[in-house]
Amino acid sequence: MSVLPNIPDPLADKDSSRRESNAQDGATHCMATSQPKGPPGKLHDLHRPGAGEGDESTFCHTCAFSGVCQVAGYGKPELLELHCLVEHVGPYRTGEYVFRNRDPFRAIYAVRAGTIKTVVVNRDGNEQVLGFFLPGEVVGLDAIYPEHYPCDAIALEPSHFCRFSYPAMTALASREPDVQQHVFRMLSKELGAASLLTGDHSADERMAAFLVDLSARYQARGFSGTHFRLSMSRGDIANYLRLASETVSRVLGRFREQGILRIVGREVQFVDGDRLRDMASNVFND
Amino acid sequence: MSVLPNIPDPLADKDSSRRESNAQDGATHCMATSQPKGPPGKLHDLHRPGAGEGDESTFCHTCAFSGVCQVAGYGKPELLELHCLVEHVGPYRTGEYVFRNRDPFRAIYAVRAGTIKTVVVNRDGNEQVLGFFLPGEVVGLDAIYPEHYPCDAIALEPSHFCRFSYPAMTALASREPDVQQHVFRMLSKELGAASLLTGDHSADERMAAFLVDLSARYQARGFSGTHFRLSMSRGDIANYLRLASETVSRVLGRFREQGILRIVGREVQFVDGDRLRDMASNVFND
DNA sequence: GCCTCGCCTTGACCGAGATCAAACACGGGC
DNA sequence: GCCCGTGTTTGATCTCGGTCAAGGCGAGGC
Repeated sequence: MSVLPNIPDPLADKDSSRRESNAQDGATHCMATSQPKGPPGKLHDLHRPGAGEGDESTFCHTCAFSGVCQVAGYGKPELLELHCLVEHVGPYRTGEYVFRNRDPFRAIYAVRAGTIKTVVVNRDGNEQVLGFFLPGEVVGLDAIYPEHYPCDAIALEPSHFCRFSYPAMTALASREPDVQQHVFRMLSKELGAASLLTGDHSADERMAAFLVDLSARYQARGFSGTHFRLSMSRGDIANYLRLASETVSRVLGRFREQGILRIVGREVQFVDGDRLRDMASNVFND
Repeated sequence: MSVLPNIPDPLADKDSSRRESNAQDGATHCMATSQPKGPPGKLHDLHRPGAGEGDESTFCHTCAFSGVCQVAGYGKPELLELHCLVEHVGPYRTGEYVFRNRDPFRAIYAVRAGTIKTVVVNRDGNEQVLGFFLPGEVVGLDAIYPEHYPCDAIALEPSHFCRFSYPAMTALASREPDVQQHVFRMLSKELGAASLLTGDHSADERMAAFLVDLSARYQARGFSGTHFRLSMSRGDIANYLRLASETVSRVLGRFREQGILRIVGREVQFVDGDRLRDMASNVFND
């Protein structure tokens, strides 16, 4: 039972997570054969707390891919084509692979609900967490160049995605300069975001930066930025930040006793957000 | 005097480096006013050892941007437009800024000759080296999203560049799907390359990975991959690898006494390349 | 030639965080 | 209820690489 009330719970959707479904074919909009289908199944049954129980377009407004969908889709003949471009997939169960290292690259994924982590496993079997992806964020852009996914993507909670066919997307981008521009910008943004891991910073700075980053990303997508649930284990956080999980525990414990945040299990509430941002500032602005 | 003979010396071009020239306007092909100009000044006077004294097209073949230039330029009416897209600039003198943090983003740079480093300076004035860029490599892609350069770019030796107007490039990409595709791939490749700094690795592994990476990049551009000159100081290497410069010295010293490489000053020769690659392997494949 | 200024190297010491170890908490299955 | 397994916390010790300090080396200026 949660001791921190009113936390938007990104897990949610307990029902659909128990459904017997083949995640890969969850809610396909457009088959390879192009045969006509009914309208795409709405995801109204998917609980998306924090963003309200908004409809499709409300959700899409918070998605990093919205530039593509909205430019391409709104009141234009490309609307039909968009249905071929976007395919709703899920739910994927906790621990399930969305794609695997070396899988041929065909599509980019936008998280509709849930969270995933991307990891690589080196030859001695140690896994390395590369990143976490929250609702509205885009995964798979680093697969364009090698033409296969360079990492595994694993759901940390029951998750849904929009899958964008890459060939269809580039074709669309060729005809719609705004779409092309949007993809350039998404790629470039991702380049700039790689800095959390680089830089030698203390465990405190890294942890603070991690929390501040998560907070900002939740907020940007319409969730609470001061009160959220960590969907990843301490071990995953530690691995991502290149710390030992013991160190993560100790730092979080210290933050708690210094009155910087409240944390019970995986539920986090910022108490002194300014203090956190201050600690994190050296990690971001360099 | 070099004790390691026959090293391609990327510095070279002592003459042009002493010229009194305004680097920013070195060899502009196409003025904003579109007034007709003579043919672009050839760079035959620029010493480019390792790639031979090749002509323009030989050089361009080794450039990461070649997909853009060649697709756009060969035997097509876009040839003229390409002259507006590409502008040769330089020489920049050692220590000179190619662009600065927060400068408005207008163009992407490809290194024609020389080397640059990109750095950010955090609020306490400590600089952080983000990367080194060798001939044929492209700088500035991370500026697309923020619309300003997110870092300083500083020449480590006398350097020349091809400057690509970003608006012209996107316009061209809209009309030439192959160009668009090429830019997507360049951006994606850069995303995948960010991994050298991430990951917690020993000083030995980082150093080995750094050398192997440099070697591969020189080789890919037609230079020797086993015998080259470091164009950056130990301090820059250390900063880039998030080590102390003393540690870099010690590790290099150890590599030397273990017979893994010969190193005198900034000149490096691989002796046991397999050993180096072995040490580095954990850094790359994860 | 000599001096100077960076850069590089080498040594001695120290500390943040990893590692090892042992409980503890919590949730699911029965 | 109980058991079991995973994830988390806390304590004790070790170690790699940072920091401080002192020289060494080499290129350029005069």
